[in-house]
Amino acid sequence: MATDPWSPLSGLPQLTPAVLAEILDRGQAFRWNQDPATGDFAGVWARHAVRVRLDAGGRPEWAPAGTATGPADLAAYLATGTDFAAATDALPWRSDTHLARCVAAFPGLRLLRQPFGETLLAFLCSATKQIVQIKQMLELLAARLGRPLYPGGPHALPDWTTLAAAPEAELRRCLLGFRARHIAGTARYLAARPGWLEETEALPYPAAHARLLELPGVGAKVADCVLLFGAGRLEAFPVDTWILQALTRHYGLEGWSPAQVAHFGRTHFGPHAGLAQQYLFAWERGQRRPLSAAPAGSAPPRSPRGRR
DNA sequence: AGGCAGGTGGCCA
DNA sequence: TGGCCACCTGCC
Repeated sequence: MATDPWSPLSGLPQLTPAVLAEILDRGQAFRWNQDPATGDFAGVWARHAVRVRLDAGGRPEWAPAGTATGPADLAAYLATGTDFAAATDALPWRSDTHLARCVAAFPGLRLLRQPFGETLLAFLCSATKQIVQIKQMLELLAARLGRPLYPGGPHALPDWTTLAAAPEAELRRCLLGFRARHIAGTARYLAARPGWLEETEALPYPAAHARLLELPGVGAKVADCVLLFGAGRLEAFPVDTWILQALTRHYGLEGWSPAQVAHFGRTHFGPHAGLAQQYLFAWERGQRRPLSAAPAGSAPPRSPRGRR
């Protein structure tokens, strides 16, 4: 018999299934899929493919899935070098009861450290789309334009050079809609500037953010997502509709613009504001999930008029 | 059966 | 700066 391919995933704390799902498959990354029967996750990034699961005690385990992926590769992706427990403790949860509630609800939540260029591609796809649809776009991009990780295996995402060479019509076949123009434009911009992405990734947060805004289809929100999920910049505070709603309801920011909310977030939550954002995001989405899970006949949840 | 969806860019006061 | 709208199209 083959030896057990599963190994302990050191560097991660014990997790609940819900928190593991939140980390891998709820909007930071879009290339993980959960096996409905076993609950195991299968994911792809760069030229890596792995499976991840929890043992009976909630301890994460992993197994390679046909690629030469080692523990160090996975550790880098999961940012095990960052102490998220300490970063969480440094958030102002002691004086912020809503944040404290969010932190308590998702113990062990963390940020991924995905490949920079792939994260940019993913969030260029994300404009006014739900997670399921973003995942479909990326699967199509990989299937049509990416190389297989091994013969018969899953495909990697296409790199930016490949995307620059692809006709926009080919991109439109990947369900991208108007995002195809943004991706094509960004691909051309990058093709004309070798090293631009790597330089941008290495820049301090404010400079990196400003540079990303040069790309077509990249505004403040997408730039912050790329830096938070693809560059480990915990200062980044993406403001999407969920965060806008969260801050409106729980922090009394009625009528604030996204830019104002972003400024509030960075100053109120501090240098790890992006981690706070992830807790708030997870909470806020959890509040609306009952829409499809609600028992038949029950009234849909009235939008809670949260008074701070 | 349609409205809506992890935004962005352009245009107008 | 602030508000408004077009942009694509497949899900719930």
